[in-house]
Amino acid sequence: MMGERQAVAAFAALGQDHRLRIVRALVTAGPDGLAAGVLAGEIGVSGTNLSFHLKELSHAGLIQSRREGRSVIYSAAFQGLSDLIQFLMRDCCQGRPEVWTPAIEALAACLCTPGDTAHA
Amino acid sequence: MMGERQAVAAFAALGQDHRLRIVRALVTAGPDGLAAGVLAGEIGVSGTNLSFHLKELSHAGLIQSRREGRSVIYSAAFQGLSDLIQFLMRDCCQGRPEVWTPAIEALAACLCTPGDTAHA
DNA sequence: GCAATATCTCAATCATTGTTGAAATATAGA
DNA sequence: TCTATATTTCAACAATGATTGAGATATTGC
Repeated sequence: MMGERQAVAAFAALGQDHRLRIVRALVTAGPDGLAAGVLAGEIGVSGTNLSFHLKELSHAGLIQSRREGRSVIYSAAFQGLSDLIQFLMRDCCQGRPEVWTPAIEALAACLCTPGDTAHA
Repeated sequence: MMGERQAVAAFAALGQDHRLRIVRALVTAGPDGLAAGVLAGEIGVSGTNLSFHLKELSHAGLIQSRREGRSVIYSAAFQGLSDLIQFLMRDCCQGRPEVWTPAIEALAACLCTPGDTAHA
């Protein structure tokens, strides 16, 4: 169960343009992930800078990495993301349908249209 | 539907100890909200400093305020919080049960035990 | 109107974060 | 081993964020 300290770290990590884009790109890429170089091109940021942000996200438990040949492959830490969603919901859904009803609907929409890109 | 820019602002707002505690206190307080002075005492922060953080949260669309007598009452913007949850889920639940299954379970736990304090 | 309470704005300061280029590390192939 | 490729670490600087105290604004009751 995610605590307040971890949640702050995770939110802070996501509260930056480049880092949010990195996470979204990695989530979209799935478990296969993306090499750091590819990611740098996609996000439009220098290798040095990307490395800095990747470390931040890694410390926050939102991404993970593995080496493959001379590339380092980064991928989303789905468990970490899931924990964060749960943390938000734990606080916000306490008997307040106006909060969790739309969340459920969004979830249902995702589940019912698996082929659609949800953020086109 | 929340965009990337708004999401970054919301995450950045939550990625700070005092602000996360403010939001949690306001969510727990419900629609009635809390006066700024009460909140300052609860969080343990000076009035000036609290005011700064409240403005940040307000700009991010996570809280709202109304005047009542000589107090300003702050309350959680449940719609904004809901939008943020949806943003996270939209990105993360794309055909990945390992992400959204625990989220649903957390939600179910909240719904089944309405009297329990979810973060005791 | 005056004094008391509650909150906010402003300017200054200090700490943290983001960015960059140069040098270091790790891997693969000739 | 030497070279090329991929990524990270380091030191510096610029930009942003957090905190504080003093003064300004708004509201209530006398």
